[in-house]
Amino acid sequence: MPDISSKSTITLVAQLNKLVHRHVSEEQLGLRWRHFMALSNLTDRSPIPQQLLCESIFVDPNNCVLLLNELESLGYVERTRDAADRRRHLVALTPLGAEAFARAQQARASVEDELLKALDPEERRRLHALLVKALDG
Amino acid sequence: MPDISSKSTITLVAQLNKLVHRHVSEEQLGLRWRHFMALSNLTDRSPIPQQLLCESIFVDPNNCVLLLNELESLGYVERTRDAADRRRHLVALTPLGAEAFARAQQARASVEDELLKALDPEERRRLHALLVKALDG
DNA sequence: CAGATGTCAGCCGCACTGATATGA
DNA sequence: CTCATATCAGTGGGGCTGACATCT
Repeated sequence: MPDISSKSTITLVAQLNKLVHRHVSEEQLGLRWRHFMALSNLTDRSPIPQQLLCESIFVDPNNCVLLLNELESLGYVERTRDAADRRRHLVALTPLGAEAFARAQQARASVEDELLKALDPEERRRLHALLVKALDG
Repeated sequence: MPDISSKSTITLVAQLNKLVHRHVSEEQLGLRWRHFMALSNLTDRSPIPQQLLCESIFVDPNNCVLLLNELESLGYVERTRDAADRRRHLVALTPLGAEAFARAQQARASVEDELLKALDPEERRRLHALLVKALDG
């Protein structure tokens, strides 16, 4: 097996992300991974302008429309016109969406525990902190 | 902006990976990101059984065939039958492939520096070490 | 024969570009 | 009229399943 430590950091991130996608099955989560990512952001802040939500989850605005169409048809979010600027849409998490997200969190924690099983709690905390700091920049 | 620190670690990994894909353009690298990933592994160990290479870069065997077709037509790798077991293929990095990878490393380093600009050298080293440890498990 | 490896065709989820409609 | 926002159609790369050929 090739020496993994010789790889660059962004290469390692890409590989770890592939493992995430392999392990996160829709049956376990109860919803798709992209939907989970969107609901995760809405849990922090709802309602939120549609454009801002797209930026938060790093989905381009065109694709974001389709994503929200899916979430809305599932009853997980609601889009309403912004009265102050009727071009804008406000996206709000519904109780049903909050429930779905809460249930999915269990599966998410399980997958995360499996993928990071080589790290002790302190190392996991540090990894999390470093990722947060990198993404804040 | 939603509080990023409330997100799970694998969510952060997925988001950082999206930024990687956005920043790593083919013009800068001189080759595609998937090709870069493959060459990265071949730099560590060449020649290598095709199946082992696929596992190393977390690409399923079917997709790996297409990837190697592309790399072979570019002249970056060579596939030869394994004399000991004629079902197997050995994949070897060519001098041309090594050159392309070396050139791409500059662009890769530039992108990595941009994405991790919020982290100091010591933090980057720790992030790298933690990712290595997680992926080894 | 069964089992392993590699190859290819096909489907599907996903990201982007371009064009259009509506409102500020 | 301009600019911004949202929407949708079309395109292309990427990941998977299934069928097939070759070899052990």
